Amino acid sequence: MTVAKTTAFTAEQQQLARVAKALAHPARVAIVQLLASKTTCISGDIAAELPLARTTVFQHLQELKALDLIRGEIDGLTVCYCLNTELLRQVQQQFMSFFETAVACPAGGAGESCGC
Amino acid sequence: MTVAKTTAFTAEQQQLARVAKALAHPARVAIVQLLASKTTCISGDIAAELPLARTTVFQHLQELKALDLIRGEIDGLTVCYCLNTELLRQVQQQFMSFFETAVACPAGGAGESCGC
DNA sequence: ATATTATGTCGCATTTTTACGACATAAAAA
DNA sequence: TTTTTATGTCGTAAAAATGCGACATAATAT
Repeated sequence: MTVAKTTAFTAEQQQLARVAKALAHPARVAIVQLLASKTTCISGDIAAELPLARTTVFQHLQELKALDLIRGEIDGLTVCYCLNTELLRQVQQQFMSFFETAVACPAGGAGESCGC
Repeated sequence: MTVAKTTAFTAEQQQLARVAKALAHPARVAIVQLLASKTTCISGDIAAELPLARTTVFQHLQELKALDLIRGEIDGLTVCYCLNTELLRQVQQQFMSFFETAVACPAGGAGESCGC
C-alpha cells in the first residue's frame, strides 16, 4: 500500500489474460492441436492420447469449453469435441495486436535507450 | 499426489504454455504494454501505474524476467526494465504458427463434420 | 554521518490449479 | 433385462499462484 493504485485493468487486458491462461498448460495446448489435426471431431479418447488421467483431461476440456474455445456435441454414447475456429480467429487477432505493439517498442530491444 | 506431468508433452507445447502462463495475468499483460509504450525504459514506478502493491508488481516483473521476456538494468538507485523484443518476435511466431494450425482445422468450425 | 529513497527479499495467508480415484448416469450391446 | 461402455460429477490432496506487509540493502541526498 505504498502508493495509490487507481488504474484498473482494461477489458482487453483481462480478455487476453483469460485466453492466455487457457493455453497456460501443455495439456490444453495439446488438446487444441489434437482437435485441429482431426478431419473429424474426436471424442473422449482424447484422454487416451495424453499422459493424464481421463478425469484430468476432462477437467482441461471443461476449461477450454468455459471460454468457448472448443465445443462438445453429444452423439449417442460418445461426445464430439471440436474447435470454435471463429472465436480462435478473433483470439488470434487479439494476440497479434498485442505482439505487434510489443515488438514495435520504441526502445527497440537490446538497449537503445537504456542498458538492457 | 499431485505431480506436474508437464514433461510428458513436447518441448513446443511446453514452451507455448510457459509463455501463455506468463501472459495469464492482466497485470503482466499490462506491464508488457506499459514497457512497449515507453520510448525510454521506465523503472519501478511501474507499480504506481498498476492497482497492486509494489511487492506484488515486483513479483510479476520477476516472472516475466524469468522467461527473459523483459530485462532489468540497474542505473544507480533506479532500475530500468525493458522488453526483449527479439525474444518477443520469436514468441509471436510460435503463437502465430499455433493459431494458424488451429484456425485451419479441417473440421472447419461450425459443425461440418460433426454437430458442433 | 545520517536520512531518504528505490529496489529487492522473506514469510505468510488465501485462493486457484492440477491430478486422480470413487462413484453416478445414460446409451448401446449382450 | 443385464451388462458393458463413454461420459460426467464429486471430493480430496498436493502444488502453485496471488497479494501484501515487515524487513533488508544500497545508492543518493542532506
